[in-house]
Amino acid sequence: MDNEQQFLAQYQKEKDRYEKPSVTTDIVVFTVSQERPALELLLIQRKHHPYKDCWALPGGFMDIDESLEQAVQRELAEETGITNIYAEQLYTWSDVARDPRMRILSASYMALTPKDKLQLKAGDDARDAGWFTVKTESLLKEYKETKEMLEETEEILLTLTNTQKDVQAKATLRVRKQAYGTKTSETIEMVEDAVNTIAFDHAKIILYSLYRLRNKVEYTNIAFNLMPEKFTLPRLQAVYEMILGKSLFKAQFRRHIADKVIATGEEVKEGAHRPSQLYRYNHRWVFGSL
Amino acid sequence: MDNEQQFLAQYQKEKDRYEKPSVTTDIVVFTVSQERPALELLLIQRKHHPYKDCWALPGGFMDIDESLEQAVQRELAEETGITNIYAEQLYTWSDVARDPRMRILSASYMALTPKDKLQLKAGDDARDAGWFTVKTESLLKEYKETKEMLEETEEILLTLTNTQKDVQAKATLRVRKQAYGTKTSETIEMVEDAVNTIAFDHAKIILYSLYRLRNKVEYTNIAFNLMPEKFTLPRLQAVYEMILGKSLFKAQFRRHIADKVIATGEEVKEGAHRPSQLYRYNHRWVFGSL
DNA sequence: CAAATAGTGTCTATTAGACAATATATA
DNA sequence: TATATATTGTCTAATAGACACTATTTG
Repeated sequence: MDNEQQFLAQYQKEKDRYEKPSVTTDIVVFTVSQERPALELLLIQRKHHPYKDCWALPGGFMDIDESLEQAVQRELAEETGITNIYAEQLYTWSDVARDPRMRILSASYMALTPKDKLQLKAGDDARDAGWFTVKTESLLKEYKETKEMLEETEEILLTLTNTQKDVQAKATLRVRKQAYGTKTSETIEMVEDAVNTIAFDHAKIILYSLYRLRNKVEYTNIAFNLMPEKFTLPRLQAVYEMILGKSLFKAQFRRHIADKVIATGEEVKEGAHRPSQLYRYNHRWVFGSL
Repeated sequence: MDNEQQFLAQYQKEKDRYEKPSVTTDIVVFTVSQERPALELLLIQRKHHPYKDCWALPGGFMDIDESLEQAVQRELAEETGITNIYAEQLYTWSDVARDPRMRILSASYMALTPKDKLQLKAGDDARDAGWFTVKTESLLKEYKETKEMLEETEEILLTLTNTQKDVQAKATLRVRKQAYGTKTSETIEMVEDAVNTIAFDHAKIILYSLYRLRNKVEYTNIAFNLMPEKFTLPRLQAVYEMILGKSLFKAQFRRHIADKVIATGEEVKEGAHRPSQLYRYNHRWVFGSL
């Protein structure tokens, strides 16, 4: 069989020989409510089994004639009404038993958007949707060491809260950092005997995306995707602090982002104190030297 | 339908309603030949259409009852004879037309190993296999700027060489960094009219993994996965320089990695000059403060 | 001893951390 | 004017960059 055409024709007949997995996207959409700065993410309430009534990440099955990126943009447009949202691929989860229905791979994405741009289309898909504030809490931390192995285990309680609807979704996770010789690995697993009210392995995906966000905020412009067109520096700093989970020094923070923003000249008066200037993102910053 | 058991039973009958993609792993296995330090990667010569006789990344279809990580370890054991190799997920490629046969998603992984540990099992799968040195060359660089958009395009020639077999595999790629407002993206595409002798979109995956390797080498211990059990600091520095593509200052390099290595007390005499000490990786370094 | 590479010391420039001082709004 | 937050200035410590110096081997 030396002719490519022939080969492909033959292949076509056999292509379903092996059982294939289904593929979905699961999207962690972060935004920041600007009134009282808080990191929030979008959850959808499930109307069907499995995990009926639990809260889950938005997303859905990839169509056979679209890429994962197209699937993500399609889903986001359906759920949030935003087109052309910032999204990056996180990880493809492939545990054999991650979905009780059948073999499903999940390509997870993180999407960031300013809150003012979006309108939740709740009930569009006969499902409830809402923004949940994110809180992580370290429950315990253990170390184990042998001659050629080192292990750090941390148990983390992830709590997602929507005050309007008065719901909380929770999950306990175990983050394990291992080092066998030079081989290091970092795994996140669900603590199965805990009361998990987040559907599937979505809590795992959410925690993973939080780590990614924290990490990238320090050396990329990623945080600006959470800001409105114009913003004040104290606001921007608050967003950084929220994501990093620690407070930063004013002077140093401003030095750091000085060349990433441009003053608009406008001011906002927000109380009995000096008004603060409005800035916008300096899109020329990206390539540094340009 | 309020009973979960019933629901799942029903689901089982319908689960093949939608057409599913096939899923493969494609693995970029890097190693360093220690004689004349050079970064090498493993390629397999294809015996069948499509891309017959072209060189391709090792990998294969994921079984329905294994995870992607298990598939990767299985493939690596088959191809290189190594078990328990360091591997990390890179990206899941999902272009609709990336494989002419049918819809195939590729979950790509990067694996690192010292060269002394492995034995190539060439011909195991009736295929030829070999280690290729990696070279990238910038062909041209362009900038474009409008009021709210900024774009940098670089054309890169990727050349993979195996001197023993006297073969070269080449591909031309276009790396595009875009910034629309706050939204930045970095995409790699194949230059289709160039003479590409690397199968499928594998050149893209290889370039992507090179970027990842370069990036992580600076702030993780990843490079030690390429080193043998014991190594000298000049050798280690050579590996860093090779990956980063630039020379480093001795004194500073040694300060940098001082707490990541442990002197063994042994020495190697390699010529008419002062012998250099052998070090091993300090596995306690990982968590910093421990 | 000359040549070659291993390994250390040190001066300078840059950046991070910490805190203080100044500026400008409202009640 | 008191209060509150915005914004800038500056001193000190730590780190990076650059280069020179010392050490130890073989021919």
